[in-house]
Amino acid sequence: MEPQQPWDDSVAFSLVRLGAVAHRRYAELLSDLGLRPRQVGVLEQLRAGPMSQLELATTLGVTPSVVVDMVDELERLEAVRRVRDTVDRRRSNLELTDRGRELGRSTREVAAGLDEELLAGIDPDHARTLRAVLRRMLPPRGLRQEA
Amino acid sequence: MEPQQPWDDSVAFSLVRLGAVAHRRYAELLSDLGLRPRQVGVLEQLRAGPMSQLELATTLGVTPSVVVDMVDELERLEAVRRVRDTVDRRRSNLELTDRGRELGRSTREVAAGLDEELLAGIDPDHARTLRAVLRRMLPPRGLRQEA
DNA sequence: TCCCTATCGTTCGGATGCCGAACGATGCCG
DNA sequence: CGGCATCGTTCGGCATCCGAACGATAGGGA
Repeated sequence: MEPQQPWDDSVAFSLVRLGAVAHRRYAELLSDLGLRPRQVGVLEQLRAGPMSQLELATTLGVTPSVVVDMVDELERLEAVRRVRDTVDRRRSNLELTDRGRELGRSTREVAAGLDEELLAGIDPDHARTLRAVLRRMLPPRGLRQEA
Repeated sequence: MEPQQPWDDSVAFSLVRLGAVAHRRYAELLSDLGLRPRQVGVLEQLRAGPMSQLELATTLGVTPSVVVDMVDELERLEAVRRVRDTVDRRRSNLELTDRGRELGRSTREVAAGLDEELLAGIDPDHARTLRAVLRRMLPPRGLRQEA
């Protein structure tokens, strides 16, 4: 029975704490653009092309009802458009507008700036390792295996 | 104008995402003990000795009303005791019970297990670097500078 | 001694973010 | 045509946090 490390020393703790810090800070920076963190996922996903709301929901790992709210706000900002699918009129294909693409660019600048904030005073070699390791630890996007 | 990295490639994104993942998983593991993640902070802080609820609030970075709920549940689990300060009867000094110390040990085991889960397949050298870098990035506990 | 004010814990209402059930509109297939 | 599935939407609920207000208690000055 070795001496136990306090919870503070666990990687899990650091991730939970830093995740919360990064989220709060990101939300703060995004508010200048009139965006919330969760909208960024929408803008990112739509870069590859139009997508139905249900596809978006599964990709982002949220329920369809959450997508409704996210898209409502983005439509109010004229960043995305809901376009009824002509062949299956139940589907709304979401399209990025020019404004949406511009907002997307801004969010990526914000993210880059936040990375600089977070990595200030971190050895560049370590920062590279960090980036790589975090990517490896991240479960593949959009796969929500429930119990 | 260099090509912008998508949000997915930012350290901030990885931290937010992994933080959420770790939090969910930690909550899941803790539920076997009848605990929530936020209670663990209380158990950890009280290891050093008794503490008033207000001290705990500032240390954990939450409002006093949140502490009330956290302590209510921990008292129901008989993990902590509220002891009226005899010299200043407004204060409740929170004390860890034996059951509380035992629960604390269990939570540290859970955290260690979660770390193993999260670091599975990660090079041990990289894992060490990760731990060190995350600790450095973490802002000092209990310092909530508001605007 | 007696107020006046500050502090501690508590209660309550509100904001936020997410889920799940139910429902209308629409599509599909026998 | 009729029954069933699917998409988007609405609604209520749950969890977590905050901030305002309040009672109990403390402390200092007239």
